Amino acid sequence: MLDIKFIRDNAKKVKQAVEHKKASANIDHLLSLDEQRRKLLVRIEDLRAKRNELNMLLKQARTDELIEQSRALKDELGKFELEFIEIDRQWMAEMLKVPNIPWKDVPVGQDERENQTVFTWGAPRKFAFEPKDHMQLGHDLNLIDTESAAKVAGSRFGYLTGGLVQLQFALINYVFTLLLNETELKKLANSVEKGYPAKPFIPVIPPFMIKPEVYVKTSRLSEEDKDERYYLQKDDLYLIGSAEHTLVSKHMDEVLKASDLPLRYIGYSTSFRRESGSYGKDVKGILRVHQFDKLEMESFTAASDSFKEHLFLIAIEEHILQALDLPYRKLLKCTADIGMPNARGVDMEVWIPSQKTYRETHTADMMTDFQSRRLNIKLKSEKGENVLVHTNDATALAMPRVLIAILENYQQADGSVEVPEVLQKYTGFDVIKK
RNA sequence: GGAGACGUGGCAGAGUGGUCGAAUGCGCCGCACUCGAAAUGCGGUAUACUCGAAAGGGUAUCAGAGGUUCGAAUCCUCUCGUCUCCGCCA
Repeated sequence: MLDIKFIRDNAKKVKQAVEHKKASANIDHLLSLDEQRRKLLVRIEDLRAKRNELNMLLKQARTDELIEQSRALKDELGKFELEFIEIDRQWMAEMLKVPNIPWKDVPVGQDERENQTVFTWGAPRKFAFEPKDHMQLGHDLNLIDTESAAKVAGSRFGYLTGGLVQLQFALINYVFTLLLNETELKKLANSVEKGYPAKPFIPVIPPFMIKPEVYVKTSRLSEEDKDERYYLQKDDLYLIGSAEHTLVSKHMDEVLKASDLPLRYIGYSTSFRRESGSYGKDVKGILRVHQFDKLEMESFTAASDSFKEHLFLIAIEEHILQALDLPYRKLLKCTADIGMPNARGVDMEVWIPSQKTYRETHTADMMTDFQSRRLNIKLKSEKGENVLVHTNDATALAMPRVLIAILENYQQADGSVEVPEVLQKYTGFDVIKK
């Protein structure tokens, strides 16, 4: 959520953001509601002040006249309060539709086709044979079983088995080892800015469920988002769509110490997505599933560091892809594609041989203070003032997709799949074969 | 799932209908004393919104939401959380 004062003072800028992001917020309507809301508030507070004065008098002498006045005041107050509740509800509904302001270098675009490729790493491998797609490999090597999953749970689920499961845990181990290693992180931090803090991440397994009111505060449960979430009615809980959702809210209503920052978490969780609007897309295989495991980075920093932190998280993503020797390209997402709460967003897309194209495996979101404002996460500044922290989140590894990328890119002529070198010490084997 | 106790400021902890945004202690900040420190003394020390050019006002907040009352930290209801015991369970 943006600061209403900022919206009042920068209506033009905010309107432009709404337009560029194709958001649904109506700023003129919001400002009109805001004015009504404040007028009512002043009125209500005046009446309350009067009531408090009367109460002072009543303390000293209980007279029928004073009680009568107080009663009348109460009725009047009640009417205004009712009105206020309604206006305030409308005001907040509109506030929640206002998107974050895009960072200055975010390209203006109509949709994902206008994302800019800013960097490409590695060359797509030339195969001396016809490469199989991940499902063929998964089937031939007994690694992926979507038929049983369909029988048991429906479409867009899969059983992962055998060496693929070991590969997943090797990947997790590899990433945890990297993100806890200050020496390795130092190199990446220095690539952002010499001396930028290389403080290691704290490993976390967060809750996979979240209360609706908290979810709203993360800016990840807008009216549009709701279709995408699984909701457990009996318990009034949502299943998380990413570890980010319960990592960022971990510090809700807290004041962090400057000395604790940057505060970095690497969270491991299963992510749940209904994929409600994606019928017909990627129906084959396990590229797009309802449930997948993911390692997610989440950082809390001072405002002055949030852009550097964003770049740092991106550097980590690239380091991981390079270590896995997967050809990828880096995209600076355009205004229409970065998402409502983002100021800036960068995606990594990995080469998928069977599709002869790059597919998204990573995303890095710079949120500025958009999440922390509603979550009420602050930082005690050097001057002793409480200011909002900035949050950043980014994928470290999203499971089925990176598994797919490895299967397809590392397949051999004999139908086996090599294990990327950095993972071999974690798997204990160097090839997956039948 | 059943039974019970509890939830007050950064922390501890008073407060059972108006004198309470809230005693006291600790912590923290400033000042004094000191060569410096400790100890001591004095003063200060929540957040949000809102009105105002400012000075300075006002309102709200005692887990959260409702209710009773002229008036609620205090009484009632519900929710959430913590703890204890029983049951079930990886």
